[in-house]
Amino acid sequence: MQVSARGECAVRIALTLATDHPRTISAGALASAQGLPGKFAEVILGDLRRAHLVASARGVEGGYRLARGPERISVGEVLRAVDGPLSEVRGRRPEETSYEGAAVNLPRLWVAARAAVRSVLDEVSLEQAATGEFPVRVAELTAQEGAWFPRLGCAAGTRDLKSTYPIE
Amino acid sequence: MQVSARGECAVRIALTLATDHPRTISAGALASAQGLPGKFAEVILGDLRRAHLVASARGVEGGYRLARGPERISVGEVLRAVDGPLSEVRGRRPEETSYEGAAVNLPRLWVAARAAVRSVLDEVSLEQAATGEFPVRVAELTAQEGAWFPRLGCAAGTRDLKSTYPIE
DNA sequence: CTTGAATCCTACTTGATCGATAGGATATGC
DNA sequence: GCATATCCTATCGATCAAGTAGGATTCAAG
Repeated sequence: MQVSARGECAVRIALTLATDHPRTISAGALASAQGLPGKFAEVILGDLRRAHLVASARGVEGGYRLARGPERISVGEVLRAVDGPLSEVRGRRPEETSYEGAAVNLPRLWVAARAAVRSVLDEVSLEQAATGEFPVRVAELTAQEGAWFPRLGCAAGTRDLKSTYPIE
Repeated sequence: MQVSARGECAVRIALTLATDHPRTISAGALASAQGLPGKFAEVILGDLRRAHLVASARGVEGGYRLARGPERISVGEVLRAVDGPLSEVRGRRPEETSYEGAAVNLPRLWVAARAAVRSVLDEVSLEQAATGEFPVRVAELTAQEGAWFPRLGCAAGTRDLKSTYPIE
């Protein structure tokens, strides 16, 4: 699950809109509230508008507000609006993959992984994310022991080791 | 959860090695077994070797085999070896993020999403992925109604709509 | 009816990354 | 020493991400 800078900014902006809902707020005010470049925020708000997640008004006193109540928009929707599908395998949807031989069962695994991601991002509303009152299933995930630590064994930095590991 | 071409090929190769474990197989044979470019497979096998997931032998009768039994290597490990961390937010680990204002609770959400991905990819071994006998929790995810369908509402293709949606 | 504040649109730049490919150096068994 | 492998370095084109720039358009207030 890779979240781009655009995705991260989109969620931060959406959360800011959620806490002040249904007030109309300008792109500049949203950007400075979260410490983002103003023009970048403008581009992202354009994506959110085209996805029908925010509504906009031009001119003085103009700005943006959520198109629905913050309890009726999920974080997953916001991410999809700016980054496209939550899960892709080689640029294709999980269910569109197909393999032969030893990998015939892989599509089921890709679909399961996507379902797992959805079970978090599509089940948490902007309101819940703003208040921190997550659904029980989600809260349980963050309470696990190892959830807050990177999983080692082959961390990214070790990939350029010069050592080799021949058989026996 | 984005799986690159490298990640997909790495898993397919690992599954091929898993089904013939512990036989030693050449890069060329692995590539043709899964219909992959031979040189590409070589690069990927180099990554898997440096991550200690496969062992190699040079010369005639040389090739690759899994460094551990296929029941003791997870799909997640294979993906990390070639693509780096399973989950990142703007290039950082979920637990390394930090926000102010309306987004203070976001790190918990990122961590939960990562935990969800791990609960699938780190819980399925190469052996399970090869046989299709997934753990119960994972199998339940693939059995859900909507798991095999894309989630609409803001599909990728609709992002370039020219229409605007002003307030009121 | 002008002015200023805001959205909105198009284009651009810069750098990184991805998906390969090429050629050759090195090791191994027969 | 020869065939077959791994292994290393370098390269390539295409794509994309992140952010910038400038201006056209819209609207309310004075």
